[in-house]
Amino acid sequence: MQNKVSLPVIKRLPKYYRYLSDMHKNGVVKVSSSELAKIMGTTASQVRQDFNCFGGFGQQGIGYHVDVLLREITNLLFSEKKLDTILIGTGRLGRAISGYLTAEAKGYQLIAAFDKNPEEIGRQLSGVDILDIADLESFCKEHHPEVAVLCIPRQSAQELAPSLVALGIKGYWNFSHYDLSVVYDGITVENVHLGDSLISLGYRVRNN
Amino acid sequence: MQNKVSLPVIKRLPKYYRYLSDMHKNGVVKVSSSELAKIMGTTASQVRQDFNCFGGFGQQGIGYHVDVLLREITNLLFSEKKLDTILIGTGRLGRAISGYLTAEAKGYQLIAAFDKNPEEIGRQLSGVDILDIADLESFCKEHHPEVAVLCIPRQSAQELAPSLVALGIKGYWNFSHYDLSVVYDGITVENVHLGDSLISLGYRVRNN
DNA sequence: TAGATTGTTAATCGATTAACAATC
DNA sequence: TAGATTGTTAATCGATTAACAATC
Repeated sequence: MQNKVSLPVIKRLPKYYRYLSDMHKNGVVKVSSSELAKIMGTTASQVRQDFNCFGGFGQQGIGYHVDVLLREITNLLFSEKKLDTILIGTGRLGRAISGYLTAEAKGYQLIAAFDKNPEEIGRQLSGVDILDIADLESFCKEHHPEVAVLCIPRQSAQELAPSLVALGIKGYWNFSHYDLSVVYDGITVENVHLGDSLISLGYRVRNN
Repeated sequence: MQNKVSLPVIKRLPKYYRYLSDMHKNGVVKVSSSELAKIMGTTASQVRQDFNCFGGFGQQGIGYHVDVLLREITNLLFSEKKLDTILIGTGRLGRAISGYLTAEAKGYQLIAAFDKNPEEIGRQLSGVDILDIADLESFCKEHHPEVAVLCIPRQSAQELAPSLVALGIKGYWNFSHYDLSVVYDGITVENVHLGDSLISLGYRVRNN
């Protein structure tokens, strides 16, 4: 029936994937929408709607086969081909994130890091070279990275964004406070605004 | 007129705060809802609705005074009193996040870190002691932290959650993949699921 | 006064939830 | 067959956007 997979659904998919992986590991064979809903903190209706977005493969009266569902979601979320990725900014956050990316993230291949600080350039980070940001253009023209991880201040991100977009980078894991998606079309931006997240937490802790 | 400040509004407040701070620094005196909307990537309607949630202080025909607006939002988001905060998990991510929290985050005071690894216990991190997680209860009963930063695996978070909640910790900056808000009421959880974020980015890069 | 822009109500849109026939 | 649970349509809900009178 293939409804459109809306953004809220996409955001829930990794969570389904995680819980279904667990069940699969623990030998659970079937699961109902209401069981999943309870673990996920949502409703059975939503679970069924979500799964119907990418094709119904439950069995009426029975539920869903964990392995079928897991296979479908895995196919949807992951691909054989890893996304070539560059890291921009090798400060404290950049270093931590590069470690996370290489150690824990499926589907991404870090191929280079960039910084403007001469002390950083030439060193290694998570198994790749730290290059001069001035060489970004020549590097991209040769290696065509698909994703950039931005661990730089807002000002730098704003300055760099036009080149990055022009060089054909389509996906951005954005830790800077400059939101590219406001300005550029046709790119995919996943924002992780740690500062905003903390501010909003503080507000809610104080006012709840 | 004080409408309810809904979650989407709260999530936008830090962004308003950031842009208004900038304008204030640059000597901009007044701003209209449509100017702000353009920078924020939203509509003038939404900007006006948002500001009316916490009391209208624009001037019809004129716009908003940057300093008035900034002062109001600052009052709303920040407080004299910092939130006493503990960090749980001093692995790579925990170390990076503790640095971020102490160096860049207003409004939070890190008062201790916890780990279960004997090699970590007794060392220092971002100016605080790393304590044995076994001492969590006695520490909390003495110091009453308000916020916990969870940089531990899902399993550990799930095991620890009942104690944390019972010890009265109200706010959670949650980097683990265990979502406390599904299970516990009356707490505030700000989830930062880096893994999910990457998976969803990958999906969208491939399918856009 | 005329132009601009707010505050606020009404309309629209999209996502979530409820309901129920189909069917295992 | 009876009970359970899906797939799917309809109803609800909440957030966003549009519209416009009020007013600077």
